[in-house]
Amino acid sequence: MATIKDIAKLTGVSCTTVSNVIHGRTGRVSAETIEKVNRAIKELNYVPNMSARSLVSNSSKVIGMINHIIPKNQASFMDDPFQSSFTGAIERALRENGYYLMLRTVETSDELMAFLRNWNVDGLFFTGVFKDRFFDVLSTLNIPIVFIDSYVHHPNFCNVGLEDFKGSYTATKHLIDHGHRRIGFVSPTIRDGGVLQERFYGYKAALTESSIPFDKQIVFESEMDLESCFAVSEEIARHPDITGLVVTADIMAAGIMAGLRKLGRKVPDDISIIGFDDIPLCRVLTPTLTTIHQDIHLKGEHAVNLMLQKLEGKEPETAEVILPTYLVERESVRTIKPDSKSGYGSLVTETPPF
Amino acid sequence: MATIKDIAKLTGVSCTTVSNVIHGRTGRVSAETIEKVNRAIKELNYVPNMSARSLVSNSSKVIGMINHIIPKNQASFMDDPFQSSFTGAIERALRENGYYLMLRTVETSDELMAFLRNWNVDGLFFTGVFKDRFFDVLSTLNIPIVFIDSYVHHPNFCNVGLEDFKGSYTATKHLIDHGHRRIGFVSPTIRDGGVLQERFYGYKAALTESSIPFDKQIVFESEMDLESCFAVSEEIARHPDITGLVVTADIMAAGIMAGLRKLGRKVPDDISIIGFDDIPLCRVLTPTLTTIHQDIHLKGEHAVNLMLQKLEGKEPETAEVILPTYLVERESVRTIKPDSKSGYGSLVTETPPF
DNA sequence: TTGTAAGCGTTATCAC
DNA sequence: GTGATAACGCTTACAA
Repeated sequence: MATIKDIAKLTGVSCTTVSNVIHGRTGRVSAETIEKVNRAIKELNYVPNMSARSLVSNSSKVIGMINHIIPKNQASFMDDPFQSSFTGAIERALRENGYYLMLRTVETSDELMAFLRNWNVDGLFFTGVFKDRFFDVLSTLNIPIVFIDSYVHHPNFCNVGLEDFKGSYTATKHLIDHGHRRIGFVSPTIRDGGVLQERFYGYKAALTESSIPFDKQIVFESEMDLESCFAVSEEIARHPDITGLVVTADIMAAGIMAGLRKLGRKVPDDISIIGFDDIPLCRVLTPTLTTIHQDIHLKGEHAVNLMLQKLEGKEPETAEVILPTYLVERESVRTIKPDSKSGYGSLVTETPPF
Repeated sequence: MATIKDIAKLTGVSCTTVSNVIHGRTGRVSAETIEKVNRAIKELNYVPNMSARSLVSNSSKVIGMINHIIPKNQASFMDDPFQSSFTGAIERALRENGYYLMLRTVETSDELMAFLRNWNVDGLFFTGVFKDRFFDVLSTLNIPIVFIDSYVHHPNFCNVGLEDFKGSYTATKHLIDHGHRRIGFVSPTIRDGGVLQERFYGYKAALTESSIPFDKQIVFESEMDLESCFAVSEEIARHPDITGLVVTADIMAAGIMAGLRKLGRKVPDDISIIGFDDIPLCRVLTPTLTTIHQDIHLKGEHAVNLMLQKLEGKEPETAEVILPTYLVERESVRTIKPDSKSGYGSLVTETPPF
């Protein structure tokens, strides 16, 4: 493990000079010395000790990717294809810019604070924050924090998110335009000030616009894992009047499609489904899943860009990036003929045989 | 940011004593002092600076999770549901034991070495290593290294893997037992000494056992992303005599099923498919995917166990854990009636209409 | 253009 | 029982 001292010794210069060369503070060093030092660095295979740097500089080049959602059913947060794909994109972009990525789950804000100070963490990515226990501590921190899909606002924070409202509105409108009137909404727990709430509002707005009464009975909350999706499918099947479903994640939509199929309900013949995200999965399902597209790699890019700008002390001109969403039409939505009034709950008087 | 010094000052003892209390070296400290120090720690909200610790102790509590596979098509390694789910499991287990997880992609062994020395990395998880450029450097390191799914052996390494040969053998045998004779094999690039080679051998062994000639023409290599799977589907469709497919990853199997469907070939009517992994995806496909099950959470647990043992200096009794695989029968394999000789290429003289 | 030296927070050695 | 003190590798005033 070669150190700066070793290089200094080998080249016959001082540590200061070596350090200066390493940091390109080359104005005050002779060309010859630079050359010598660089050769020695190569020769001795020198790499900086980040701990030492971190200690003296109070910063570490470590960026934390924080997860604070502990899924049930012993699943891991990384089982969410969205989260994981995003993490991969972040890792790559950070690495290309000289940063390191630590993955960390925290359950309390104390844990979070401890983590930050343990490592002098330089910046933080945080997914799915709402006005909850984390908000207060986060807003006191003076390191760059980039939220993904958050609807809390604070001068210290950046955010990259989506047109959630519009996406969900579009999805719902799509069903309505295809003749659906009785449309359910399926989502993980909807929290105040979160993405899902926004999507929920989009759903409601579309209903309202078409004078379709909102019915709390057909809003279903569920975890994202398969078993939970199967369970919620049974609930849904108990509402045979539902002809369309707006689901806030493709992965759940897939689970529900499978669940409904097991219960003998066909998509899209008996029930139409729209997902959200447009992950590759959509295209391998039968029927393929109509969904709201978002560009996850772009999201990652923007997130890292914001982060890097803040790390370099530049204040990004926009603290918030809202990425567009659009509908991708595939096979999971069918048109209900206008004359078929099956969408109107009041006209369906008999309960189907399940 | 309270430091040990602050605590020392507040309590009126020396740094040494504080450090001793923190580390439970409590034999040589009075009960009263311990009490005082602990109170101060709470009060000042002290958390250790890991960089400082790392600097003086040459170890860091940082475990690296190394990825060295750079997928094409701008996908990220984390897009592999297997990799990501595994990463999540590792993070959790490490955290519960006081370690930190850094995610890192490296392209060369130099990059790997630099990373290790940058952070005094204490241990390494490495997926998919074969006798390649990394082997040599890794074997010179004296930190715990746990491989996942590797077939290279070395006294310094631990490994947790699967019955790959048996799994693949079982899959192939399953098809044969259901009357298939013309069975293709689909996999990402098969490398010497890798998991996929092992699975490939299992496939061949099953063929041989049933006196089915091996045919290189129907071994297909492809990347795991959807577009690549679609592409390989077209290749497969050019071999209409193939009635069964052994695929080394569910995620690919899903892509191929979708690809074949687009080409008008039905699973399992026209072609039967068996996957590998048994990820949740299998159960949302239509037809649901028959596959070889492996327990990914168990894999993660074993991997962390081996790691922790080595970190604590214990030599684990077994340096290798081989997890069982078994077949999960679902809907993607059909029985070919014995009298139907369609499996014999020689008897299929006409090329179907595509 | 280059060097000296202090200090970052922690641990470890050794003395009291 | 407790406390100086040096050392880990690096950066940065400040000198020369």
